[in-house]
Amino acid sequence: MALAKTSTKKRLEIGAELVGDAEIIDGYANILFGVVKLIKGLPDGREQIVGLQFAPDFLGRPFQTESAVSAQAATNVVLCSFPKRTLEALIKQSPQLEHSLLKQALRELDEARDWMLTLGRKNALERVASYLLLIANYIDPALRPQEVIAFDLPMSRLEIADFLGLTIETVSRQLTKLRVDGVIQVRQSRHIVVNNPARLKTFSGG
Amino acid sequence: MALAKTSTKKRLEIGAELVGDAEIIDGYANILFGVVKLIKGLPDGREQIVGLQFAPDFLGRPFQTESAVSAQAATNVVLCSFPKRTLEALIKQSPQLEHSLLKQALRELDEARDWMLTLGRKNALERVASYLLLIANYIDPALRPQEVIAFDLPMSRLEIADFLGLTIETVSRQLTKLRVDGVIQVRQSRHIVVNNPARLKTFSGG
DNA sequence: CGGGTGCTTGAGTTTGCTCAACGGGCGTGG
DNA sequence: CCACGCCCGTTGAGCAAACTCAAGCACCCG
Repeated sequence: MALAKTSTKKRLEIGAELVGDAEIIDGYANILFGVVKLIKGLPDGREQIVGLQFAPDFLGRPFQTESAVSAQAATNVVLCSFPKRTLEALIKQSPQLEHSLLKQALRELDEARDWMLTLGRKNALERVASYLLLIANYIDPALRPQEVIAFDLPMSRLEIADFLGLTIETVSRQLTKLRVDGVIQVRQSRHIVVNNPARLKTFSGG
Repeated sequence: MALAKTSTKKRLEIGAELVGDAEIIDGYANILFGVVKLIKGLPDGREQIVGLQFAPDFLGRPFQTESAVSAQAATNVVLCSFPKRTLEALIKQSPQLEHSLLKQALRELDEARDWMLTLGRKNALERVASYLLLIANYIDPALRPQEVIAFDLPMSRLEIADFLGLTIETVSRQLTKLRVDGVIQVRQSRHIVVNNPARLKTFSGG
């Protein structure tokens, strides 16, 4: 990539905050490995995860920050960051880059709106099923309806709850229900086997 | 505006669907007057409003549609639409335009994420209070905390419920509660007087 | 005046939350 | 090596918030 010269590779431990790091928040970064969560909170401590960024997503907010979301590494993360100045200079000389930023922003907007439907209108079981499908789909974008798929959840129960607008207890109960119904298997609480993606989808409410 | 030559002014009756209209969905439009709602639905009929666009917002999805959201006029609407071809041609010769599209997409993304927090973590009363503040803020962006403000809601109770992820009965009950508490006055069900925006804000959860 | 639509209110039910106890995995220290 | 504590997740019991269903009211229009 043309940015190679000015970019720096960074490793973030799980749980690391990405705000505070001026170079990252002012500039832009490319996630090479791992999962970053975007969080919004209320004054009384309630929190909602408003976005998940997987490799190889871009990360950051060009032009005017103040986005009021904070970012945190959900897993160990490796990213390739470059300063704000570099990015803006590159945009000036290459409309192509701005175009790809626009495409990513529109994709994130679609994802956010999909999730608004989940948060506003789905019940707890449907939300958990939707979440599992989201992760399964990230692990294998070409997933077939009848194909068994296994993966490790990149998030704790608390993080899942904060993503789904539920409590940890409710998340746990719905996972148990899916397990008892034979739709999934749960091992070591992080490792999930989806026996039947098509059936899981029927639980997700569409 | 430079687009004046190829643009056409359109009037939409309240309730009119904007999908189906190829010229609008493929292209882009400028809302001159009124409110447009963006809707997502589940197969069983549940619906969630995932965005509200007020004048003078842009409307539409450049490059690759298939956004799976449908748009509908919440009030009578006047918009100025231009065909996809025109827009794309203009973008080619003016990076400035793409830049403003990016800015609008980022703004909509922020709004969507704000609302995810509301949908995922606020209770019914907080949601209704947040909605009233949202509308009040649209009516008067320079609203002061102690200033009384009156306005007509641009949406029915059903639409408000679909926006807040609630039922119409719950919306009605929370409005009653705010009225009984003296925070607002309700006249003819559409006309709202906010006696004390600062106090309303304390009900909105932040 | 009758019917329709949209809103409000009430009663009962359901869903998910709260609070609390318990259990397994893992790291630390004896 | 085992004992202990800690963290995370699970499970249970009771409760509270929002939903469902149903009735009633105001307004509009024919």
